[in-house]
This record gives sequence, structure tokens and C-alpha cells, in this order.
Amino acid sequence: MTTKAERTTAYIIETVAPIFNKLGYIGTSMSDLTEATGLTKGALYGNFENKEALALSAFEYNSKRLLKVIDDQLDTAGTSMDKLLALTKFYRNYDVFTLEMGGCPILNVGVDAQNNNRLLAAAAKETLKNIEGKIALVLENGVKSNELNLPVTPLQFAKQFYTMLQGAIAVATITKDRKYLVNTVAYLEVLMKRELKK
Amino acid sequence: MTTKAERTTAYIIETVAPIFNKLGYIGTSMSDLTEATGLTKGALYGNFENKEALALSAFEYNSKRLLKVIDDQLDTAGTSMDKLLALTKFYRNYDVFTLEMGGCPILNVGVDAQNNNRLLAAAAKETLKNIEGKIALVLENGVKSNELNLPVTPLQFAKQFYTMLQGAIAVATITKDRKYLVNTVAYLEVLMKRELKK
DNA sequence: AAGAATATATACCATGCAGTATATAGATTT
DNA sequence: AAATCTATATACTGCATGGTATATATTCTT
Repeated sequence: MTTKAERTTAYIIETVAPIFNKLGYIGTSMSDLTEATGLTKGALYGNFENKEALALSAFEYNSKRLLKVIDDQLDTAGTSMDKLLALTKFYRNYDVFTLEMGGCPILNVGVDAQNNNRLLAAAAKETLKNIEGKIALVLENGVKSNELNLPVTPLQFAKQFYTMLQGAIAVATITKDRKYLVNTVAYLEVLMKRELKK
Repeated sequence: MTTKAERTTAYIIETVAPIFNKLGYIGTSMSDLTEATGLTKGALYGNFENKEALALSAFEYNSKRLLKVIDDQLDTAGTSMDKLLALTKFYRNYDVFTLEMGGCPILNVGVDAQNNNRLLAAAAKETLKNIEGKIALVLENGVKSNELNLPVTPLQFAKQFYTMLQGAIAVATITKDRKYLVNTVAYLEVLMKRELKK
């Protein structure tokens, strides 16, 4: 069973995560967080050492949520191609999924923290590489099971694959136009069928 | 001839532009700027109404520099394909070019200002669409002159093209790994030759 | 070169910031 | 239910923030 204190900590993270993601590390003030949580500074500082620890926990929370959903897609039953298509389908509505998180955490934190907070920047980088690795694994299995035929190494293909997705996310975010997601995913699907077929 | 005052204004913008780009709108303090310029608040506020106006001028400065270099590439003598290849060649070293600007202004400002400053966010979006338009124009001319054969409209191709480039920029920035730029450009060049050939 | 106009420096607001010490309220254990 | 322990609220630092009023340099015009 979870104690009251644990639940409060969890509640703070959940509440605070989208705010940090939206406003950025420096752009978020402790009073933004007391206001959003309905708690006081005493409560926040009782649960977290400082603002940085809070921001890190917030990012980890968003990151885990994202990784979980990606895992879910890549765990889809069927061929490696089926798994990848489940993933692209997810990314087609990535903006909807990340809406309540306050946008793409990798993009937001990765860019925002780049020159402001080393730990956060490193965490974003780590999450990104994590996702690349997951995609590469599916590709690798596809090759091993004689299903797929890659023009490059699995990791290299995964990196190019993810670069395109992240490009769509970035441009869709900047222009506030989700068509970039839809079009990029459509393009990726054509590309996959053309390049990965044995 | 330029008056002293005009030169001071220009000097402030030049000096301040990379700082805003690196640290973000909120992350940049007026004292960061007085320190960097060697001027006092009186001088800064004498030349610009407020922090926002200064940040906007700074972004416009970076934006114009970027658009100018892109124009230079797309003005390369030769076929439309030559022009596009000049552009991709430029983007291969985009990180070097944007180093002294403090990173990609479109990505940094577009993401940073997204939830913090409407004017800056709108300016970043505008610059992005501007670049897409420039690329589309070259493609359009290539089609008109019977050189290229597009699978989609010029603007649509340009959007997909730029999305990939911006993806490489984003991921290279987040991971601090320029290989994404190199690889994406290499991939784009193969793609162009395959998809655009008449 | 003198005078007018303009640009920059100085000194100062009020406000918001992250963080803390301590008091109070609440939960957990016996 | 009482006692202990823990978590939250309150009130308060010291400092940095954006911005301004005014005095002092400096530039431009004649």
C-alpha cells in the first residue's frame, strides 16, 4: 500500500510535469508550482531537495510515460513491420498524446535545457537514445527472423527513422500544424515498405 | 554614412543576438546583456523599448543572416538540382554556421518561445515558412524548365524536405552529435536523385 | 568652437525569485 | 485513543529581476 506521503510526492510530480515541460526549467517558478498543486513551498521543499530535483523528476515522469507507450506499440503482436507500423500510427497523433504533457518532452527539454541545465539536457539525450535503441531492436529482430532487409545497420536505420519523426514533431510544434506529423508518417510508411521489404 | 547611434544599436543587436538564442527569452537577463555589451541599462533601454523588443530584433537579426545564406545557396548557378545540392551541402555543416549564433534560431526560439512569448514564436514560424517557400520556388522552377519531376506539389516536397533537415538539426542539437546532420544530408541527396529525376 | 540635441551612466524602484527556519497540523504507530 | 513522528503551512530571508527618472557625457549641427 502507498503511504500518504508517497501519494503526495506522486501528485506533485504529476501536476508539475506538464508545467515544467511547457514553460521550461527557468521559465517555471516555484510559485507556478504551488499555485498548480494547491500546496505551499513547505510541502514542495519537503518532498524535493530543490527546483532542479523537481524538474528532473518531472522530466523522468514524462519520459517514462512516453517510453511506456512506445514499448506498447513495439510490443504489438505480429511481424516487425507490424510493430513499426504501430509505432508510426502512434506518432501520427503524437501531438494529441503529448498535449497533456505540455508538448514533446524530448524536444522541449532537450532544446530548453541545452544551455541552461546540464542534467536535464543529458536526461533528454538519454531518452532519445533509448527510443532509437528500441526501434533498432525491432529492426534487428526483423533481420534475424529473415523478415526484413536493411540497406544499413539496424541502429543507423533507426536513427534516420527517428530523425524524421523528431523533425515532424519539431516543425509541427513550431508551426502549430499537425499536418507535418501526418505527412511525415505517411511518407515513412511508404519508405518502410519500399526499403525494408525482403 | 551611419551615425554613432545607429552603430550602437547595431552593435547591441549583434552582441545580444547569440545570447538570446542560447539562453532563451526568459533565460536571458538584462544584466547578461549589459555585461556582454559593456553598456549599461540606460544605453540598452535608450535603444530598445524593452526586453521583448530587444529579443525580437535579435531574432530578426539571426533570421536574416540565415535566410541570406540560404538564398546564397539557392542562387548557385546551374540547374535546380545544383541549387538544392548546394543547400544540402550547407546544411551538412549547419552546426558550424549556427555556432556563433548560439544554435539554430528557428529551433531554439520556436521551441523556447512556444509557451513564453507569442511574438517570438510567431517570428520563428514565419522564418520557417519563408525557408520552405524558397525551397518550393526552386523546385517549381525545376519543374517548369522540364528538369525535375516531382511526386507531389513543390511546396509539399519542400515541406517534407525541410522537415527532415530540421529533424537532423533537432536531434543533432539534443544529442550534441553532428553525425545526424551528415547522415540526413547524405540520405536526402540519394532521395533527391531518386525522386526528382525526370 | 559653441550650443543644442541626443545618447549613455548612475542610482533607484517595486516585484518576484529560490530557498529556509520554525511553527502547526496531520498521519502513523503502539 | 495517546504519543510520536512526519509532513505541510507560514513567515521570512537575501538577492536578482525588468524597468525608470534623472544626471552626466558625448555627438551632431550651425
